[in-house]
Amino acid sequence: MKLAICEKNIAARRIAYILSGGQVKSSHLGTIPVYSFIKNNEPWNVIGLKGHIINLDYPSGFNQWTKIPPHELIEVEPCKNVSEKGIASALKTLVKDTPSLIVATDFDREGELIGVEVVNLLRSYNPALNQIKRARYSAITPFEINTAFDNLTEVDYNLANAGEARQVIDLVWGAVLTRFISLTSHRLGRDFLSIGRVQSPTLALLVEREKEIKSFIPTPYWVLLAQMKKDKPIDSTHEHGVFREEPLAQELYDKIKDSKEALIKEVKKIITNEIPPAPFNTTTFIQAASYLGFSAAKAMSIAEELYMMGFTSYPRTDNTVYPPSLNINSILQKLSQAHFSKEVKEIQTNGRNYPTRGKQQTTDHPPIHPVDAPSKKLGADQEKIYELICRRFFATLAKDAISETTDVWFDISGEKFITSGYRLVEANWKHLYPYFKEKKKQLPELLEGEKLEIVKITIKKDSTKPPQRYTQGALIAKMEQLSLGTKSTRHEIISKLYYRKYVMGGTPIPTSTAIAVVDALVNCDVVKPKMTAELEADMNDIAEGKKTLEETVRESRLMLTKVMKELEPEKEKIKENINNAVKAQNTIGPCPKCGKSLLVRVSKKGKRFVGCSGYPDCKNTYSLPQQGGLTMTTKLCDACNTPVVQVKMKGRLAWDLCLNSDCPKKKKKEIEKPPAAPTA
DNA sequence: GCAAGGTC
Repeated sequence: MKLAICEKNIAARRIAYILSGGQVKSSHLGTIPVYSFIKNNEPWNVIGLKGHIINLDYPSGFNQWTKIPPHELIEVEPCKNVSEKGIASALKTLVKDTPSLIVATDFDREGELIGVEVVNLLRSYNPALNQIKRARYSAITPFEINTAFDNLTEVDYNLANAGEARQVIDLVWGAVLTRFISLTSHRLGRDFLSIGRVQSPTLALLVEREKEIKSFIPTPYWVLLAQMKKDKPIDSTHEHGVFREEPLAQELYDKIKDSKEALIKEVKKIITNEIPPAPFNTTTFIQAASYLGFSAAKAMSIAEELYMMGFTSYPRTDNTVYPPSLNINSILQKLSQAHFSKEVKEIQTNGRNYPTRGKQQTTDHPPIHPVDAPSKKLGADQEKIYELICRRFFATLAKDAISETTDVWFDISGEKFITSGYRLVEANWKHLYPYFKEKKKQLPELLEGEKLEIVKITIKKDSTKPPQRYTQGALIAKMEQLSLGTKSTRHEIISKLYYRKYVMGGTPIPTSTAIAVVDALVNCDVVKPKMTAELEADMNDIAEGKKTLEETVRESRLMLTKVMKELEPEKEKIKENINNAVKAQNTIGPCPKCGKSLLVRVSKKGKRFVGCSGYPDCKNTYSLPQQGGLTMTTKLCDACNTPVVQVKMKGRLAWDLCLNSDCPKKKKKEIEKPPAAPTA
């Protein structure tokens, strides 16, 4: 009797199918699917987990935040609880008469830990369990699975220990600092403020960028432009580019302003091969989807749906290199039966010799790719994401695009002006994957020695621009670059920042509370990517046997003890700063009745409303919509001078709302509208 | 009620 455990049910099902040559029976233990078959005269059971089925937490006696000073948690030993009772009891039944276990979880560090957690659990269920082996595979293809199960290796306990060190350190730092900051600022219950090794440095990136934007001072500059004409306008710039001082630009302008003709001195053409993009991993996929208007979380949930339906591959992967075992031709064949027959034919007759490959090559999963043509009608968003994944797949198999860049030098009364043009000679992959801005312009045919009529010469004043905010896609790419989070969690971390009201808006803007929280911990490693970098190094040492789990956790606890000693004297300052920030975030403007400030408050019943900070002297209140996100403004209604807030409902654009329910503007609209139908 | 990591 053999028992194999996989990381998830879908993997278990497909692996059982491959190992049994299609002769697999599926049944249930409770609600948990189990796949059984006979192989070489031996009965096999294969079961899928749900990732970690064991969770690390503090013992229940430490649940009361207000009763236990946070620093006391540092030395408390967390305990392991079974979080998937159903799977645990199914395993208990299966392992009863099984001496032989094969760990077939994903081929990465967390996969090793997920496997070892189960090994330890099953040893407690069946002390006779003595043969434990590991199957390692990078894709669920018949070749890889059969090879992995024919060449079983040992479980890597060091690698699992590396993962466990991360678990303990994350919990201890997270719980201690979350409780510290929440207790210090009296933000408890629903409104607690969280801190974590990944979320806080991510938030700090946003805060840092926001500060750069706010403190940015634009400096003016001038450019000298000349527009010529040949069939269509041609814009060119003086070779000097940006002039920091206006007089120099003006002097040159005065010299040439009356010129009528530009002489083409030189036309340089360069032919370039443009290589198609690499296969999608999670980060590049989210970025591409973000370009199509999907939030990171939305893109991932649709990719998950397509994966569960069997149309695309596993969406959580770091890999950008197709494994050799991936049967690309058979996928193309399947897709040609969908609405991509034209594209497939183009790849088959005019494709590149080898698919493109990215820099990251990992053992976890193949890059994201289509698996099959949809057997049912997809929703509009699913359709868009499915097409994106298919087209990216085609692009990685298509020939280079060929383009021609033209650099032109014009002479205008002895001054050099330059322009450049771009022309696509052969689109190839660009035509199969049309998701990019082609902002470069095409020039008419220009010849050296030719003279062109000048339409106008101008000095354009402009100013330097502040850095841009991170889009969700750009933030995920930055997180990946800094090793913050994983392919599976980066988008969830961003969602968490929204949920905790640390950020608002489609492109995440940090709130004043977020700024105060990051400022409070500015000297603490937990808001820096450095903590993750050092943890990674420690984990590598543990995996290589150079360091132990216990040593690493001990050092980390000592560091946290030191951090807490440094934070203790700062408490009053931190409390004041966060409370001021929270107030600022909830302040709307002056009360029209008494001049004090209006605040967003929550009633005893949990409804939000606007009340005056002068309460109980001033009892002025306004009602608020209970749904949607609120952003405070400093605007006053132009009709009645009442403060205005911005409301953003799901799926709609944000709009300004005057707090005054008797505002003449609202009245006027009602009169203009046809009389409303009577309501019951 | 805390983290981050799996997965649904």
